[in-house]
Amino acid sequence: MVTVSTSSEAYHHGNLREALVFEGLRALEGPDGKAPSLRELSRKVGVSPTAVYRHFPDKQALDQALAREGLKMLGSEQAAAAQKAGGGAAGFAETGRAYVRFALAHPVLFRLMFTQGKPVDKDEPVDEARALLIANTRALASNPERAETLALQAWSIAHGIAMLMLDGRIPVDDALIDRMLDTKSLFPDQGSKSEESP
Amino acid sequence: MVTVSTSSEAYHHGNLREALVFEGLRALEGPDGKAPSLRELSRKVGVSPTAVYRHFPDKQALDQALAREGLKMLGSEQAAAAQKAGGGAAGFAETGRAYVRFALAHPVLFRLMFTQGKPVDKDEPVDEARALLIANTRALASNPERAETLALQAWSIAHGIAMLMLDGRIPVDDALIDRMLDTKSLFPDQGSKSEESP
DNA sequence: TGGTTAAAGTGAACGGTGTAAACATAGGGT
DNA sequence: ACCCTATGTTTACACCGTTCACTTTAACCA
Repeated sequence: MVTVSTSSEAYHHGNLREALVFEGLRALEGPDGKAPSLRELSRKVGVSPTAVYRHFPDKQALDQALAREGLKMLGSEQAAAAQKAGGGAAGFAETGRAYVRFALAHPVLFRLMFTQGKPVDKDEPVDEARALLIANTRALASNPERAETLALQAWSIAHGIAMLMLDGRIPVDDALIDRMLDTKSLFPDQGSKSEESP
Repeated sequence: MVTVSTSSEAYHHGNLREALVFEGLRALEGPDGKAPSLRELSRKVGVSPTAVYRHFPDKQALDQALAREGLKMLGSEQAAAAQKAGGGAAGFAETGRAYVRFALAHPVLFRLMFTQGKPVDKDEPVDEARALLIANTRALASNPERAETLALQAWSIAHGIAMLMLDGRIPVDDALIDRMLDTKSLFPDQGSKSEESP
């Protein structure tokens, strides 16, 4: 949820950058099924195409900014879901469901997030989604090394499901998601450690 | 492996369609890191851009043809890998490794295969990769319903690993792939049925 | 306060893209 | 021998990302 004062002339001078990101995210949610072009975006914001280059070196940089925003959204949605589920193994499972749900709810954004040629950034303040994943697996796994593998496996499953559903290879079905993400069946050797934090 | 007679003037009249697909696959393997444009392709084949439209309704259709070819390649590589491993659970595991290996070896093609808005085709003769997957899980799972879930889980994990590695989110590391795809740890309740076919 | 300076926005232009429309040219079957 | 159809070409259009040279505007300091 990015809030910015689109009030009126607020950004004829001032915050073009934020306005572009804001309008970009808005467009990403639209029904077009495709990411907006730089020119399209500049039009919607009421500025010439080249003005964009005062704030981003190129289109890819703009896309990266949008991707970063998407990552924040994903992270907070996952955190919220985990918390509502009460943490522990149940929270972990909910985290995965939230991941897939996010992808299905914001298909274009999600694709953009993972489609840039390079990772959003090399040395970025580890995003919330990743932090959550690591914390969860550390808490659930029997040993630290296994936790690492477990984290990547969990991430891969959720990511795979999301992608395959977005691509129409797997039917979009909530019950199916639950079945596939069932941690009990997927990682039965886990969960014997600190189910809840008292 | 698509073989076509690029010999000489073979396709000035004749097989433009195949020539386009051939050159398309070739370009997909190139170092550009991006899919070729329609015009670029037509240039390489020595034909005007609009000639393409005699064989494909639009660019997306050309891409779909390339994707279909990629799927065939993937299928046969997986089959070969499974056979070399001797079938059974070992073969199944090898199938997953082959999937990820294929993605890493042909990143642009692989992305293209799974990036089209819609599935390659609705009622297509189920591709070999999928057939293999179904057969394997049927053989390994304790019951048919579980087999279905198992198949989709296995697919999702492999696909997720592949995508996350292509996107630079997960380090590209053979040992890591093996650890993540370890069926024993992933699906420990399976494998008690017909380990090998005598 | 006034003038300079640097940041921010503009317009025109370039080469690239996918695609449509009208036209050209074989080659093969009647 | 003719015409039809499949396959190509040319020209043109709208859009894209990006560059360059230019103008405007706001801020800061003497």
